[in-house]
Amino acid sequence: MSNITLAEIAKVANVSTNTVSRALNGKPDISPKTKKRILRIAEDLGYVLNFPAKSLRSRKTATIGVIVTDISNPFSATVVKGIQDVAWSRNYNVILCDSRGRYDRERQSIKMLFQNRVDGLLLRPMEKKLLDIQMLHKQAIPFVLIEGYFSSVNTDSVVSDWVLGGFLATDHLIKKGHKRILYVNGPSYAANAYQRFIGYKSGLRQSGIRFDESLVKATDGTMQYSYQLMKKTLSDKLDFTAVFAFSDYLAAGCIKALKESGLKIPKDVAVVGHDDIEFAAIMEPPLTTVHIPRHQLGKKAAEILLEKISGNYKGPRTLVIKPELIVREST
Amino acid sequence: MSNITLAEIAKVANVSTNTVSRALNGKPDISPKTKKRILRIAEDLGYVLNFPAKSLRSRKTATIGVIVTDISNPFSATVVKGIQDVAWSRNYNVILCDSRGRYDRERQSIKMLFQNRVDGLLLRPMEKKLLDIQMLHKQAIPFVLIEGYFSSVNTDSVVSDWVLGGFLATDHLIKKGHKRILYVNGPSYAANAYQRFIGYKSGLRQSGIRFDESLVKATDGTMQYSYQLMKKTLSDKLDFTAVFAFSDYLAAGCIKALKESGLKIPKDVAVVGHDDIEFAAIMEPPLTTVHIPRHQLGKKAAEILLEKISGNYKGPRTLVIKPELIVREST
DNA sequence: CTGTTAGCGCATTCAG
DNA sequence: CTGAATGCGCTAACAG
Repeated sequence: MSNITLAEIAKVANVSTNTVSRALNGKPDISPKTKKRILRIAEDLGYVLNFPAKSLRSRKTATIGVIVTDISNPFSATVVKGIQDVAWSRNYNVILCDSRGRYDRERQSIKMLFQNRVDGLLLRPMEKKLLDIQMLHKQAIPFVLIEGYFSSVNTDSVVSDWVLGGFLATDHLIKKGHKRILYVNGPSYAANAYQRFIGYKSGLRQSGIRFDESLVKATDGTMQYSYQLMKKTLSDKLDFTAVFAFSDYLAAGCIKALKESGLKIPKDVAVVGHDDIEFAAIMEPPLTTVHIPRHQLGKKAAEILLEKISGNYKGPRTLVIKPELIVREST
Repeated sequence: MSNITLAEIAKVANVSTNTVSRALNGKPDISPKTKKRILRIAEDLGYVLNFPAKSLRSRKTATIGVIVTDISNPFSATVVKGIQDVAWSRNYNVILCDSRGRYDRERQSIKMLFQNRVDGLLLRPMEKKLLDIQMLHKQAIPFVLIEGYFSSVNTDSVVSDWVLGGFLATDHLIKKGHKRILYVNGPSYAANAYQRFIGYKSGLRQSGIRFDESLVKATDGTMQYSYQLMKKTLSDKLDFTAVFAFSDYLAAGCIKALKESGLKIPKDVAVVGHDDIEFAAIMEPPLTTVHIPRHQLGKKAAEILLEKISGNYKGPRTLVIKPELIVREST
């Protein structure tokens, strides 16, 4: 590892460490000549900035922490890319944590990020786990929630319109003539599962269809679960002609089970997903789903966070991004 | 942000900062009584370790850097999970970087990780980009390559058997009676694309089938590309009865194009992918592919790296993990 | 078992 | 425009 320090550069250049620091950081109060000379010496010596030292002294890390519930979920991955694009373009580092939908991991991650003295935090919080959020408030560290929202606390957040997503999907199915629509719900840690459910109900209500509780099924969010669930639902002979799944993942599991039972999609059962992940377009049949501008979601959240960090954010507390229905061949 | 320091705890506890440090770090040479008392005071005061300060002084960060070519690729995501599982269980942090398959980003990421003084590095390197690897050697920083291998330098690496992967897929198709097998190759930055191609050729050779260069197609690794490629290949009326794709992603693009042209899989064209990503099982038809123990790949790499960091790694320079053919319904 | 001293590499005063 | 002094929070080395 490089052990070159400012002091060593200073010695070679016959200047003070202070001057070297100013040259390297592009500060004023230095002649272009000496600056150029110092930069060149630093380069020759293979100088590498010591980040811990800089952070310790300046009390800033130029690093933001990001906590998602699952990196291997393509949804999160795209959001993260949006975040990285913004952060990197402004010379901020990103520390990415994966809570795996587990609350203890979320806490652990927050602790780790605190220890690292990140300048700010971006997170997709667990449902109803207010403690962490309150802690963030108490610590007075800038943070922005992504796809998370707590009515009881005053936070900044960037969310897609969950209710609208549920509504669009449900309304579309109703317009296609369906009345008995199965709602396959998301995992309990997903803060938006309930809201999407509200959208589902409001879709029904608008068309005067009565809500039937037996048509709502809980899952843990995995494809495997929804597959088994649909198997069971079919063997229970539950009466339904369409499915609205909380996510494309869940929709995929349902479709697999439906097809295995010899049912044709969309002839026998129509299916709508949510999120528009990459595979939605190449599924068989291509999945009708609700598209969320994921990259945008991450980008906006990062932009707001960086503004908060620099101390001049005055925008809305909650930025809502509108989803869009993508009609393919599963309905 | 918490501003409690060791000194403040020391003052409250009426001991020296050093004693506090020892208590917090579980070091010997401290009485259980005072230790307990100090821990309790630290807790009460809401003490949060200052990582930059600790790193600066101890010259260790308990952090490893990971560079992958694309997080949103489910393959990488699972490898990363394996890495995190090992790292976190040993109280190491992970800084994850996404090079997006771009060399400048890989360099940038390495630089950033150096600045952060990570204790070690895990990376899936670009093909034939030796410079970075040589730099890592020169900097004498512990590192392990994942799915990357350079014959010209002596590095530790964990790889799946690329040649075998290509062979298994090809041999399977040949046993199914195919002789004209299209090979849809991976992106140029994937170090294993060539080796898999070797496996493809050795599969042909073993069965005495002559190699036909016109059956090899290059791609950039995206589904969109392979989709377009297959469209074109079909319109060119190229003669083939089976496809072996470098990745399941590429296979998915091919399948979409094949189906759109009215071809039945596997009746008209058989398709084999590689990697066994989650969606392979639910594609239509379920995809025959080569499974790679991805989680294992990340786990092993992290274990080796941590052993190297602690200075007692004596194992093999290259650990090869065997892939396995998963026969589904696309062949 | 505990305290004292020193300094990691850097940026921030404040002098010149 | 540049230099000297100071200390961020912590741990390592040495005394007691």
